[in-house]
Amino acid sequence: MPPAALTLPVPDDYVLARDVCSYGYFLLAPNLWSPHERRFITTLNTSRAAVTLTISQPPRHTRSAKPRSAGPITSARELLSTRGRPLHILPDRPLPPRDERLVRDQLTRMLNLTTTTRDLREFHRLDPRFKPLGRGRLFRSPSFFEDVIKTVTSCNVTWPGTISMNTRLCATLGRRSPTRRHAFPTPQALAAVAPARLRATCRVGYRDARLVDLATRFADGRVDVEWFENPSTPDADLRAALLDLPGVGPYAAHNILQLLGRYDHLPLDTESVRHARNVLSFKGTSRSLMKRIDAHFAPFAPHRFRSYWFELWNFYEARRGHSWTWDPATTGTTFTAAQLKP
DNA sequence: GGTAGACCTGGACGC
DNA sequence: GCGTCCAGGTCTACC
Repeated sequence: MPPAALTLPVPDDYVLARDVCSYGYFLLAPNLWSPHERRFITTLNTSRAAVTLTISQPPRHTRSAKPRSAGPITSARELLSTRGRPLHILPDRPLPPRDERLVRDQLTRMLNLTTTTRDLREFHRLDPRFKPLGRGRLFRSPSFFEDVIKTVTSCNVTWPGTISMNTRLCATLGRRSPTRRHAFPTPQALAAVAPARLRATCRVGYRDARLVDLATRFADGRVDVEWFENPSTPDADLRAALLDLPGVGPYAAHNILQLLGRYDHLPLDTESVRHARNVLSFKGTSRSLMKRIDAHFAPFAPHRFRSYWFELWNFYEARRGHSWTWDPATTGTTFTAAQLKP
């Protein structure tokens, strides 16, 4: 018997194409956005095995709920035509009730479905530039663990290197689903690898011991995930705890904060400096530009990261087209500073 | 508190 | 095909 499809309700403003293709992690394994099919494919860990999900958002008036091959979205009207429509989810194996709950919980985190329409309205009131397309939700990973590891694999490396590390981590250490796609490694799987083997197989370089150390802390409970995910934990406490993690410095800590839904800190890196020089026409040393760009986005508090990020995103899209049209194998590998020099 | 240098990998480039 | 250079954030030692 073929596996039963699931339906996942979403907030009234939710648009799958726009909101999946809102942060670079949608281009990293085990995620795959297909611009031609207009569907998102990912592989998640459940209680014992992996499951691959094909997710689409059929517009109203579609007789069949099956994802259709319609080519990339070409207009804002077309993009927004699926707004608020429930997601259609096709798993590659039957899901017992417990696994179905795990899948729903992970997708809710990943697609940021708990962000409220009220929260987005507040952001758009502060920064109306992103109201017409309704931008504001940011894609993230199905777990805090995966967000932390992905962030560490994005430090001190060019974007193709980050893509390569995540692809190899999944292929080497991730569980395999029936359709032969691999989930992201669990903390236990990553903690069990010798650093030298991790370096050799996943090409993570000097990050080897740090990644295993991180995974071990998650696996043995020293990292209290519920505390990190708890909205009542103060930002300052979260930041301090993140900086205590191996491989996490100021940039990574601020990036993980935004992935936790805390948008008042900017992860400043060389990309920020490029943006300050090329787009905002600021002048000065890298150090002074970082201070200046931090101050520049102060009026958007507590949504500073959203304003900063979607401004950067607009810059990429002005050169490569809208993110939901990017082919993961070509455009998706070339959208950071070094590749976008005039 | 600030800074210099090491840490790895992969891509670009010159020969 | 080989060697060299460079980009990228964190960590440690040192002042």
